[in-house]
Amino acid sequence: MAGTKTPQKTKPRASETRKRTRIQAEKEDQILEAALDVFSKHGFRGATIDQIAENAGLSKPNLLYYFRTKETIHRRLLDGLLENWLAPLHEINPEGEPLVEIKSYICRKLELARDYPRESRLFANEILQGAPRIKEELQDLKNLVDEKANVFKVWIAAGKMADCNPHHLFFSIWATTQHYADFDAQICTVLGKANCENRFKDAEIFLNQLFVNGLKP
Amino acid sequence: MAGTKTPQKTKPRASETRKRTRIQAEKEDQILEAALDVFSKHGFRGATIDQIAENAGLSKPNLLYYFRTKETIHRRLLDGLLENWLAPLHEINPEGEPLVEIKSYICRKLELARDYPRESRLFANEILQGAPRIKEELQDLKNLVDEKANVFKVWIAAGKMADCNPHHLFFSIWATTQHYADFDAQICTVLGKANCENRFKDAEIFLNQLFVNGLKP
DNA sequence: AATATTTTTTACCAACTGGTCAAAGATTAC
DNA sequence: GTAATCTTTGACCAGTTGGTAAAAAATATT
Repeated sequence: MAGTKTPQKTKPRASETRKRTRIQAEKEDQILEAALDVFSKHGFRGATIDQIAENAGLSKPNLLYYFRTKETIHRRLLDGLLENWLAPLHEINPEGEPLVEIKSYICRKLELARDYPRESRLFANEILQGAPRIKEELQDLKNLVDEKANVFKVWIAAGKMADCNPHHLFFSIWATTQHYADFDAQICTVLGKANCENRFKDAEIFLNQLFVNGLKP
Repeated sequence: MAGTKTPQKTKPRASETRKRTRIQAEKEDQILEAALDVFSKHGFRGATIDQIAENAGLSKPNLLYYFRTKETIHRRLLDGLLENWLAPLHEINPEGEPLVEIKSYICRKLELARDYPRESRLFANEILQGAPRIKEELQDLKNLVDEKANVFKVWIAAGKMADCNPHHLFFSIWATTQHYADFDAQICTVLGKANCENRFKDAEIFLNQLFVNGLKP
């Protein structure tokens, strides 16, 4: 028991060894980047390892050296995802001015949709299919939302915003903002080339107007 | 050239023969019903013919007797879909009272989300993947939306509703209403069992409030 | 009842899928 | 430099996939 090494000869897969080498870190990032592309486009079942491998510039066995299964890759993406996706929710400040807080929340969600559309689509794909792989994470989300819904209720009771259903308010904000990532193909076609370029700026203006006016006490 | 029959001996597939028999009509409906289930859950690439066939209570070759390829089934579903999906848009009446018209439009869209969630998800899946199979249909949608956006502009000019970007107003209505079909798994988890049952009624109340107040002149 | 047509089944195929294995090649530690 | 480790590759596999062909079974037509 004197030695610190635990060689674990059975399956020396990359992710299981003691120290992550430089190459491991690089290749894993490459793979996750490529996988995000493919999974967000085709969903879990529609995506193939070959596709991901080619996209990452690796051979399939080489990719499988870093991630043992397709699920492993998908899991890792989902895990990394939900953290960032929920961050704006945490930032809602109970001490702040209600309509200002809501406005900032919308802006932050819209920025995420603009800057991380693939992540949004990956999530959308997962929920569309009934959220089979993120049931637990959704429970965490529920707890956080319940908490923040109570903040809204306090604001409403204080007459600082219109009386409304806080949960459905959240749904509306999520729907309207993520829509710009998930339904981008539709939005760009309907807007046409010229208006499409300003879509996020225009969306921000419109949504701020809608929610601020709609929620005034 | 006297005879009226064109026997077409090459490939007497069901859908190509002169008269649709009772069995053909029945089986095709069964298949489309099953396919809607599977495609809406897994997307085009994630769905398998075997799955659809089993769901429809047919053997795979038997299914392929009615629809030659997976694409054919998918196409038929999409074609039937967009008609119904766009109907509420047609019903917006330029002579009507703006806020009442918008309110009715929201209600109709919400009813579709409630009564035809699979259709909504099938559509969402298609758009998420970049709308590769419905590019043309989206063009038709664009034309219709442009037309109805002009109605909004007239209403705005007449001071009958708040000055806002009509296209983004449509996006917000689509997003908020379809969200209740597409993200049902998330919504039910976040609401919890008790509140989940009333989700569509509560949604209607909330959305009406949000949009009517938000769009008042 | 005999014929023509439509429907269903059985057996099958080639391409693709997720994944394994052993050996070769490249790095790193000593 | 050499041994130990880490990385990459090519060949491979069993299961699944979309789809076909031919014949059997059921139905409709006369």
